[in-house]
Amino acid sequence: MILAKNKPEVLTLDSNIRSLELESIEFFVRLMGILGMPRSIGEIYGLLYFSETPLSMDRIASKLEISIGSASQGLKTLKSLKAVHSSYIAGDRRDHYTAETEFRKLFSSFINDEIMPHLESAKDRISRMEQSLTTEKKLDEFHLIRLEKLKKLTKTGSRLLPALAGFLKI
Amino acid sequence: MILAKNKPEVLTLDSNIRSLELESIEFFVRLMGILGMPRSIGEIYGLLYFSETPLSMDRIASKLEISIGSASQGLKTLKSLKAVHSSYIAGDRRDHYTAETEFRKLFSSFINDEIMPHLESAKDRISRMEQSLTTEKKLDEFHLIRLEKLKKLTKTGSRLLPALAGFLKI
DNA sequence: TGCCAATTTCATTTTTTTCTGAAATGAATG
DNA sequence: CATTCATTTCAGAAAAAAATGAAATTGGCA
Repeated sequence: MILAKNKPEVLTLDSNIRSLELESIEFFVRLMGILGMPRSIGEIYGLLYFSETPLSMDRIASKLEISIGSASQGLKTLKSLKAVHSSYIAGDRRDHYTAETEFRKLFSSFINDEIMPHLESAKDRISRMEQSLTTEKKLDEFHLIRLEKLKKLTKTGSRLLPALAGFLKI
Repeated sequence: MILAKNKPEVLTLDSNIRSLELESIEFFVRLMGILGMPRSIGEIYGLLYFSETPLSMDRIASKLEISIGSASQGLKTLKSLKAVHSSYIAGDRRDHYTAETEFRKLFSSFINDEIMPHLESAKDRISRMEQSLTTEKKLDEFHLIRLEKLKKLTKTGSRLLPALAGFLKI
């Protein structure tokens, strides 16, 4: 399948679809930015989101004019977030990638991978705080109340966030 | 009120309270980190969160060992997020700061200041995408469906996020 | 009004993050 | 099983973000 490799870009370069693609890239660069993800990850996802066919890594890198190193790293992260998956294409030994478009899934794994671990360590930290306070001789109303608020915050977070991801219909 | 200025740190330096303070700083550094805020902002808020008395800017800077420039910038951001407010102290011309501990308020202004503007510009971007697609000659099922998904995503976001902030009981 | 402490601003420096490019590794094919 | 192409890894480069420090500004008070 040598043909597919250097398929001239012009064949797929309808200017309307191209500008859609550019807006999509911009869209997801910003969205990923809010979620603390680097630019390249937003670019890759944005490109794949409006791609009718799965794209190989080198195609992604050359379309976006980023290094294959970046493309590889970005795809790795996106795979771990289940935001893309690779699909087999007969006769081509490269992996080809497709965007996962069910945002609910995306948020779900984002919450599980990026947020929940923080909430877990927050609980440990709160335990240590309680330790400090109970060792304290005088009954310390002020600090106790603040600590309770923190507990409530982390509890609310760790209940609400996963529930939210399940509840979404997008 | 010269007395207050160089009040020896030792008077307030109970080791249990101090370690509580340190854990609090760490806690909020991480939380702010998730929300994309710089370390110094988490430090300032974490310090104020467990402070019984309002603190002046130079006190904050020296306790955290950060520059007054950082302290000023950080407090500016925190004020704009309504995460801290300054309280008047008689006879002292410095501003003194207190942490807002109703997290609902905090999230509310975070959503309004940091997220909603993005959602607004996302809507504009989607309009431009629709423009591109309707200019397109052939009826393009694939791209139409993807575009609908984006619309649904932004709509859900801009409805759900503010509702969420109102609904929280923390 | 003029002074001075408090704060803000912002050019520069430092730190952190991201990207690159090339070498190492892996994996399919002849 | 050697070759070739694809991918990963990672040290160093580049870019971006944050912190500093000093000058400019503000605002209260004598």
